[in-house]
Amino acid sequence: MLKLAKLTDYATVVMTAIAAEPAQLHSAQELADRSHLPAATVSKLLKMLAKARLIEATRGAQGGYRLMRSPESITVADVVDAVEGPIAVTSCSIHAGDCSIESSCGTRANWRLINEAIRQALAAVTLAQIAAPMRRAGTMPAENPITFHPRKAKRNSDAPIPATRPAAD
Amino acid sequence: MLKLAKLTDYATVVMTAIAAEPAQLHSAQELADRSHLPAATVSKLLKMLAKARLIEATRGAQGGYRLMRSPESITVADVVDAVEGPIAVTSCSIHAGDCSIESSCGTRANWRLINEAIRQALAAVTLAQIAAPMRRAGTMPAENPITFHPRKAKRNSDAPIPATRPAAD
DNA sequence: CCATACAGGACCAAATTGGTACGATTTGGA
DNA sequence: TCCAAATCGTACCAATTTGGTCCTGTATGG
Ligand code: FES
Ligand code: FES
Repeated sequence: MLKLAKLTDYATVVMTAIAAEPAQLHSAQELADRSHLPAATVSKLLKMLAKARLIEATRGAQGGYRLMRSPESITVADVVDAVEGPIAVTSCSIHAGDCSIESSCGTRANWRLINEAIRQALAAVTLAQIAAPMRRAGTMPAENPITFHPRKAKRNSDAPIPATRPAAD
Repeated sequence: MLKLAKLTDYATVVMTAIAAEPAQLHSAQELADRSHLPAATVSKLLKMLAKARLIEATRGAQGGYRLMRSPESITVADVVDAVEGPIAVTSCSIHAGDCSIESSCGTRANWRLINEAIRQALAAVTLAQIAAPMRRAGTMPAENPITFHPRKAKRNSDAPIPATRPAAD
């Protein structure tokens, strides 16, 4: 479904919760409570995020987690990357040899481009944008922060195919 | 992994094979041969693509599949949509109620934007681009057809993290 | 010295996906 | 007319991935 894992979604929520108060420590328990997620799962997420150096852990009593960067400098691409690993829409977009049909396949390069485009889309949204404001923005973004401008090349919708024209549905 | 299904990858390959000769019919067997994929799998793919009205099936002897649109007007977004269903990076980006934590979650709107951006990224590549040319493009495109320009809302990248107001619960 | 809280696994259960198989249906041609 | 070619559709199984839990260790502060 071209969907990223549910855990990633949760991770974003947890990060947002931390970002709400970047200056202080948050225990896994507290974050679980605020996110309404199972504590064990949150703990797992925190570990992943910590390993990716997005947040910093303080052990011992009164310990907890804290952001290592400002909410403005952490993007969802970072979170996705931390939880899901490298972004790769297809197996063969990164390393060759994953696919058994590379012979007749000329899509690798294109997948790579798409891959990069998606990453940029994710990198365009910061924690700060998610966390606090949500100001004005109704629900339907007529003017969203993410814009995309593909090359305005090919644009004929119904050309060639001069063969027989079957009665479409 | 933010990856789309392997089948989608295959579907693209198959579509490319058809697009190589849009004017004539291709049997599932022939396409399987050209794609070096198991015939059963290709058949399944073809059915999906046919149901999505991307290709058209002709039954009976000498039957086969044929594109319904020109290769220029079919994008990988169409293919993804046909094989994987609607593009949704998160479950709750489309319909509410999928997530149990919507209370403390302010990410829905943002996911939606990201979702849309990704779709546009996929829609920016057509079958025609994948299929034939691949001209010029070395391997690392310094000037790729897919470009992305997020809003330059970035304020400061590394603020000192002042103690913000607690939102409490 | 003990309670707290993270680190890092191992581990299992459930869901999804990849892939296959079989029968039904339609069409063209012998 | 009857058979062969080819798709349609669905049902099914197997493999992989994912979601989630638990346990043991380590560090810190009171
Ligand atoms: S190399 Fe894997 S599908 Fe093209
Ligand atoms: S509503 Fe599902 S994570 Fe936000």
